[in-house]
Order: sequence, then structure tokens, then C-alpha cells
Amino acid sequence: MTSISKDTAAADPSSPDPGPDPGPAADAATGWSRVTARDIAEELGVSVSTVSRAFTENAVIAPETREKVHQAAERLGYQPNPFARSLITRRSKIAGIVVADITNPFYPEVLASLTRRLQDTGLQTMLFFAGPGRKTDDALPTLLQYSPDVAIVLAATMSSEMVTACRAAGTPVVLFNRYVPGSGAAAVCCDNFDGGRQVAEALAAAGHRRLAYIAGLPDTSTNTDRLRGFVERCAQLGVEAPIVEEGGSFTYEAGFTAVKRLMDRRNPPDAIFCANDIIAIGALDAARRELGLSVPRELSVVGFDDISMAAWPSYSLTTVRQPVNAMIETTIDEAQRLLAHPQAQAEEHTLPGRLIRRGSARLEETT
Amino acid sequence: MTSISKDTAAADPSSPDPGPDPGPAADAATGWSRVTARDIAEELGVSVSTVSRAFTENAVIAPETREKVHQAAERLGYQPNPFARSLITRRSKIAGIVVADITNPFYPEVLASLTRRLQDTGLQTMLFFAGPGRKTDDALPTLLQYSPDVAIVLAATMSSEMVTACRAAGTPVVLFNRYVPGSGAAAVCCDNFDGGRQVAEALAAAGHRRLAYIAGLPDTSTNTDRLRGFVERCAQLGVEAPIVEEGGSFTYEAGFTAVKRLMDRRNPPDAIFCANDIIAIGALDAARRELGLSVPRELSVVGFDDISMAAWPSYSLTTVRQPVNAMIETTIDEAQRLLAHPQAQAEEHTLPGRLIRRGSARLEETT
DNA sequence: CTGAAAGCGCTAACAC
DNA sequence: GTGTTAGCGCTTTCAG
Repeated sequence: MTSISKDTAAADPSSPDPGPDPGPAADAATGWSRVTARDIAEELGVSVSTVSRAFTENAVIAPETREKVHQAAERLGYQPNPFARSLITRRSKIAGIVVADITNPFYPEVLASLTRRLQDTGLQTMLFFAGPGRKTDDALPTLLQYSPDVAIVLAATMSSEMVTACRAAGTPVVLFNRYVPGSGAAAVCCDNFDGGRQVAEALAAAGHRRLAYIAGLPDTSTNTDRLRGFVERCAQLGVEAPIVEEGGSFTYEAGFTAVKRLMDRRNPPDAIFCANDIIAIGALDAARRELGLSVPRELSVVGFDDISMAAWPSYSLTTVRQPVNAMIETTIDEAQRLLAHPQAQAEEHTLPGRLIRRGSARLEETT
Repeated sequence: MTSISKDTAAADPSSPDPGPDPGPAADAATGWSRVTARDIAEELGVSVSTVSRAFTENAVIAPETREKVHQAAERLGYQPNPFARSLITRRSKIAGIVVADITNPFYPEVLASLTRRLQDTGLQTMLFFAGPGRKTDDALPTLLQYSPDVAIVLAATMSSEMVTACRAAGTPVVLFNRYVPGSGAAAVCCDNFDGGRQVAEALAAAGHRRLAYIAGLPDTSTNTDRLRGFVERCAQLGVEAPIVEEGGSFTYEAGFTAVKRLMDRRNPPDAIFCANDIIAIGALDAARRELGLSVPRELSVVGFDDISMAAWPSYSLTTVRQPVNAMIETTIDEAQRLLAHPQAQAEEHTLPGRLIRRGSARLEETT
């Protein structure tokens, strides 16, 4: 697969070779050497169509012809030009991924797995960064230029007009870890609501009396659903309503500063549920290093995501694990479904999360 | 024969629009539909060439014509198809980025800044993941298919054959944070050798007597250069040669386990220089949580990179800061230079790093 | 300054 | 099964 046209000297009898033979279609001046289907066709004395067919699944072509073409291609270093191809097929074999917040370690992890899985499916990834400062909607026209077979939006909201525009352009959109109700965009999420409930339950069962929530970016479904589940379950269990402290964003600093405000209150909480892991880690650091608190003896901290850092001994963070791999599979499936059936109704998928008990929260009833 | 044969008859003066009025792009607000240059041309009664010229810098076209075209384009939601364009211009306006190790938080940070800066330059990013398990060389043929205007390789080595293949295909390669001597690939690195020297100097000056180095991935220039600078400077300063402990990879776990082996020795070190930050953080965690050591009183730990985590209070890691932004600018400049002058000699750029003194190392002479 | 014509490299009918 | 013929949407000579 690594071969490049090297020793194909005999191919072109007419041209006086300047130095080492660059093979067919070489442009010595620019350094450009791109082997085309025609080069292969001429080399083999077949038509370009035949060469094309050799590289098309389910094309009618004699097996031995295909083999011959593949060999020649290998030898001369030919690969079909995906741009020319997609001009006709109207399939770009490209997935456009929009990332809003790479600061949160959850997303590099997702991005890596997602891209890899996409590659396995034959889709290459084009990456677009939105915020901060750049809205998702702004990144999308550029993305749409490339008419990707699917647009996957990580950690960001988008306007329903934009979703409509994408669909009009034939590009299905799948939101990952967000949903925009009524937008018509497909979405794949962890069950944030239930995750919040699980945390409330575990914390209440362990006898925590005064609960708090450190919020992330307002108006995001992840943030509000986790909170809603948490609050609602507290109410059901007869636990006093949690204090809600605005973090403002899903960042380390948000958690770091919020926890200090929280513990400054007359009546500080004995357990804090954070909108996500990176907030929780910030909170943990501030609690221990700045406030000198012993975790979990004096304060329990719970996160959400289960990023790899959560398992590090320094943090040993109790958290709700998002089923990332399942979410990725679902995302890819949904994308393929939407691509295959352009008229299909976009679906919102919700996958269950699971509370991972580590050391940052006291979760057994103390005796 | 030639391409224009579709509506020779029907496309006369005022074509009566069938049904919904505005023609090909009803949703002006949403900004996109599959509108082609021809739609604009017909709408305006000009030729496709003119439309094309309106979107080409330095093309000869009347300013008011260009304006007219732009307005129509805006109104109908037209954007040039980059694939069709690049078929002719042989410039894809795409940067191919190969990432090997996203586990190391240094790279998401780089990736984000790099992609953003590239976007500012008018280049979109295609992302390819190599290892673990997938070699860089394997990712490159796929990348080359898209004939990106530049290939940027993060954190990975590649064979010089592959570099040659890329150049032959007209794609300049810039290695970021690695170099492969004699490969002919351009490279942008922090001065790892000097970084190692700086650490040796600071550690020696503070009176540390027994030094150690936790190595990362063997045979990478980052790893070996940092070590070389460290060892060499120690020798010059008359400090006993550092113990070298193999970590095996640039990971948290590598640091975590290596430090335990190191401290298990008869004659354990009192200062450890780690091949990068994430190793150092693993080492720090193991030293404190597993071995119960007080840092920096009983053990100094120094990293390399200055990832954002290094500044967190839990770690407060003393480390050598890589000049990431300058490295990115250099990378982009070098890429553009190589693209503009295909025959130009690829250069290896080395930018100075700086030791950031935080709390994980005792760097003043104790009294 | 603009339009007509000729492709870029490829796939997709349609013949044979 | 394979070749021939039309384009995909665009840029680019080359006339005028």
C-alpha cells in the first residue's frame, strides 16, 4: 500500500527522461506527480471505465480484470481521486465533525474513538472548531461546502434553522451529547436525567443532608437534565432541595471557584454534584488545596462523564460513566440510517449511564 | 460534445419558475442549498466564467459585476464547490493532520490551536489517527488521496520513504514536535536538548545529588534529546550521571509505575526529570499517594510541555514550557513556504523552551 | 472585461 | 464484460 511510482521506466517511450523517471503524469517543474485512472488504462490497454469498475464494489467486472487493474495500480501508485469521484457520486465519504469545547478532556477522548470508528466505516474526518467565540452555526456553512455524508456535532447546540439547512443540503446532522428539542436534529445522549437521579439516590442513601450542584454552561441539555434529575429525585426522597451554584462553564476553573463560594455560605453543603468531571476535579482541588477539606470525610464530590483522569489516584472521582463506545456506535448507526433514508425521521437516542463509585464521595451510610 | 447541453431551449429570458418562487434556493435565511455556479449565472444572465471570476482573488472582473454576483450568491445561498475547484486548481485548501497519541493532553491543545489558525489561513483540516496499533505510514496513503496542501504530523515519526512519497505527490510534510534526521521532512520542535540542560542546571543548583530520568517512548527525538541534554549537562556540572528508568510510553501509567521502581532502589533519587508532563503527573501521583512521599521535600519532580493541567494546584508542576503558539506559527509558515516553492529545502526549526518554576520541585538551595 | 470552449479525474448510463 | 459517451461543478485559456 505504501508504494509510489518508482520503477515504471518503460511506460512512456516518447519522453526523454530528465533524471530519475518520475513515472506517468509527472510534472517535473512543480514536483507534481499524480497517477490517474487513464494512466492505468493505457498501461493495461483497457478503458478508464474498467479501471473505475475495478475500484467500485458491486461493479460488473471480471475478477481477473479487477485483479490485473489492482496490481497495476499498486505498481504505479494509483489511488482514485476522491474529489472527482464525489463530484459524481454525490457521496463525499467524509464526516464533518464540529467541536466546540476541546478544553474538556471528555471530547478529545470521544474525538479519537469517533474518528477511528468512522475511518473503519470508510469515512474520513474533517474537523471544524466552533467556540469559544465562534458559534456552531458559523462553522456549518463551511462544513456544508464539503457536503459531508454526515455532520456530527460534539458538545454544542445549534439553531434549528441550521439543522434544516443541513438537511436541505442533504447532510444529516447528529448531535453528540446534546439535543435541541424540536430541532429535528438526531441526537445521541447519555441519560443525563437518570444520571442525576442516581447521584441523588446514592448521596441521600449515604446520609448526606445538604446537597449542592455546580452547574456548567447554562442552557445546555447536559447541564439542565443532570440538574433536573438530581433535584427531582431529592424531592422524591424528602431531601432538602440542593443549592444550585452557577459555574458558568464546563471548566476546571468553574469548579474551582464555585466550590469556594459554596463553602463560604453560612450553611455549606456536605456533598456536591458537579455538572461534569472537569468541574468536579476543579472543585476537588479547591476543596482540598485551598480550603483544606478532607474528601470525602468532610465533603463528598461527584462528577459526570468518567474521563480517564477520574480514575487517577489523585482524584479517584466518583462519577457517572457515559457509555461512550455505545454512544459512538449509535451515532454512526443513526448517521448511516439518515443517509440511507433521507426522508426518515431523526431520532433522539438516550443511553443509560452508570454510577462509578470511587473515593471522592462517601456513599455508604456511616455508622 | 461539450458540456453545455442541458437546457439550450428552455433557459431563455424569463424562465417561469415552477411552483415555489425563488428558484433553486428558497431558504435564503438558512444559507445553503445545492446551488451551482450555473444557477447564479442564469439568474444574472452572465456566464459561469464570470461567476467563477467573482470568487477568484486577482481575477480580472469589473468590481460592480463581482458585487452583483456576490449578492446573488448570498441571496441564493451559493458557495463554490471545493472539490470541483480543487480538481482544476490542484490546490485542495485542505491540511491533513495525522495524530498519533491523543492520550497525551498536549496534543488536543495543539490540535485545537492549530486547526483554528489553519482555518484562519483558509485551510480546512482533515484528521487522521495513526497509532496506537496504526503506524503513521499507514495513515498517509489515505491522506495523500485528498492531496492536502500540507500534511502535518503530530507526535509521530514516519519513514523517510513516506516523506519522499509525500513530496512526490506534491504534499509538503511538516513534523510537529518530532524530527526524523535525514528524512527530508520539515520539522518544528521545541529545543528539547536545551530543555533537558535547563532542568539539569536548576536541579543541580538546588543541590540535588541523585537524579533520575523517566523516559517516554523510546526512539523518539523528544525523548532522546531531552535525556541527552539532561545527562550531558549533569556531566558538565560534575553531577553523578542520572539513573534512566524506561517508562516505555508517554502516559500517566508509565510515570506512575516507573517512579515506584525508581524509589524501590537501594539508592533512590531525590529528583526526577520526566520525559513529559503526563508522565510527571503520573509520577507525582504515585509518589504521593502510593509511596507517601512529600513533594518536593522528599522528592522533586519536573516535567516537560506545560500542559494546562500542570498549573493545577493539585500538581503545580515545575516543567519546561513548549512555545506552542510560536511553534504553530512556524509550522504554518514552513508549510506555506514549502507549498510555494516545491523545490525548496525542508528546514528543521527549533524553538527555545523555558523552565516554569512551580511547586513540584525544590529549586532553591536549602539552607 | 466577458463569454465560449476545453477539460480536471472520475462514474454512470447505454450500447455492443 | 467492456468500451463509448456524457457529464459532475468548476477554472482557465483564448477570442472578441
